[in-house]
Amino acid sequence: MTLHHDIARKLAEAGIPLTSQRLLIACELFAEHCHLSADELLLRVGSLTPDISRATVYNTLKLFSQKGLVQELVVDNGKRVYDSNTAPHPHCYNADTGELTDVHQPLQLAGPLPELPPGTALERVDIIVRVRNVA
Amino acid sequence: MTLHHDIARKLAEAGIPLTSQRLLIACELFAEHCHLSADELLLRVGSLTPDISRATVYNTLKLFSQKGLVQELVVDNGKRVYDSNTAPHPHCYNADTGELTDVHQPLQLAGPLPELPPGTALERVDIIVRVRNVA
DNA sequence: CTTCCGGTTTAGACTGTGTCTAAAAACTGA
DNA sequence: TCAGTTTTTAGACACAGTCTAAACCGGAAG
Repeated sequence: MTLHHDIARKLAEAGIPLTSQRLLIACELFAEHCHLSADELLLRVGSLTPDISRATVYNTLKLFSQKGLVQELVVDNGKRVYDSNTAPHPHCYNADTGELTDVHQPLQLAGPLPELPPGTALERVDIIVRVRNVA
Repeated sequence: MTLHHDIARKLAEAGIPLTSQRLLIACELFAEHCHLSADELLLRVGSLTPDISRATVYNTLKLFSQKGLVQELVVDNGKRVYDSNTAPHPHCYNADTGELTDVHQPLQLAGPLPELPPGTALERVDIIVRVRNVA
């Protein structure tokens, strides 16, 4: 039961047909619990094989996030990063370094959610703790 | 006591020397409580006079947010928008339309904040309620 | 009044991130 | 094998934002 088999099963469960490119991308993405941008991922995958194009990386990441395999999030620098931890959890963003980390301690909201605009349904609630380096 | 005087005083209190461009930009920004991106603002100001360049709009918005006159925030589409309401308050983001609105009902966090990474200080906590259009 | 000088504005080139398109390649089922 | 569909690809494109070097402006000094 290698990591590859594990990931292949994950993709199959999400209804995503397996291709070699998707396998490689997923492998990088799930290997460590971290937040990767499309270009960082392209760099990593590209250093393994020269055979994966930029468009494929972007397409695949979008597909994965649509299927709920990863969580897409955007912070201050305007870059999209993909989090392989799909459980709802808050993030910590360092506005000086741009570093984004998970907050493992659960942060709950006190009280009920506000009434949503008519015609809309809740997707999720993002909580981002913004910090700065102290001088 | 016109709106212009009001805004001029606001800038002065923040230690920002007054210029005609800054006055116009601030005027648009504070006129209605809304969330404007740099390009939208450029469009609005540009329709009044042809005399304000893109670089100035970007510079001015950055200056204003550094001085605490507006709050800069980034959501899913990767665009920066500027909120003239600087009090901490949650936002509602429609992932289908890209629309960003204020949530006036205060949402508090239950429990204490997590311990921050060493060497950092809290700036603020962003809460974004993500919704989608129902089918 | 003229000159100087710092801060401000400007046009336009540039960068980085993400999207689109049309064609090639790789599957799939008959 | 063949046709039809899905996937991948390279490269052009779009957009938001930054950078740079020059022009501009207003006040202080001479």
